[in-house]
Amino acid sequence: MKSIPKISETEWEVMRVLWGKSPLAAGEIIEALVAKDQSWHPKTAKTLLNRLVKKRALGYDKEGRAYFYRPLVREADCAMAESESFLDRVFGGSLRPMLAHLVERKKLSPAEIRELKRLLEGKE
Amino acid sequence: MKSIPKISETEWEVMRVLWGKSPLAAGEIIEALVAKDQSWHPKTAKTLLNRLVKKRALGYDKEGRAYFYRPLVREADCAMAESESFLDRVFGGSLRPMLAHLVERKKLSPAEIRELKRLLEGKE
DNA sequence: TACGATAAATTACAGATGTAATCGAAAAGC
DNA sequence: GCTTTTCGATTACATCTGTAATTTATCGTA
Repeated sequence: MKSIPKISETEWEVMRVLWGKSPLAAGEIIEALVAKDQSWHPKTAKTLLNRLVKKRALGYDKEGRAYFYRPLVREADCAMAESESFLDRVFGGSLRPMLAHLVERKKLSPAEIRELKRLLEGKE
Repeated sequence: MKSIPKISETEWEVMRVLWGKSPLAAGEIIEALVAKDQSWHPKTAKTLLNRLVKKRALGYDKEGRAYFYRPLVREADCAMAESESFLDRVFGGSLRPMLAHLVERKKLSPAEIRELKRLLEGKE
């Protein structure tokens, strides 16, 4: 059973790049990050890559000079872990109050509501 | 527009006590925390109370020796803020993938599913 | 082969967090 | 009134995070 390392807010952005496509060299990852958000600094990105490797959320294959990173954990598993932690913390572990809350407070578009309904169709 | 302070994981447990009932004296809060989880240390709880006051998430009325704490922010507002941050980080800001994910991965009970459906009824 | 460009490793540093211990003042008991 | 107990205030300290800069090893080039 591989345990899911705790991934911080900014680390998630890095992971998302690699989940989208991997393996990638550090330079390519940084490019992708900067593309999404101008304010990313290469050095910062490198630090995060190192930390994620240390946490064993990423692995890499080195080819001479360059490292090619790839995820060691699946996005779905991380999402699951985060969801659990979030639900416990904020809504006492239960999905219903959260949905109720979001439906009330966020203005969901009619399209979104139909979408959610469709998701639940067929289930049960 | 009062901004919502960022409340950490353990701080949430403290806040939840006060949201449940307030004002309460430090001692009563600590009692409640220990009741839920034996491993709470009084000193730790006190530290968190201070930090929450500093963050302006809690206020207090002092009556002689004792302080009576009460929330300065509403649970619903904090829940909202956390939800936003969580959705952005993990599911790219959108509710649908999260629901999809939870419906797939967590086995929602039929009762829960009906409940969710009912929630969406009438909306739209 | 020495030199400059690169990429990775190491170091930096402040603020947040988890987890308390210690100090100080006030209240309560002797 | 002096002492002990209590409660709040201050201090401690390691780890995690965000955000980089500096140092070192390496590769291609002159």
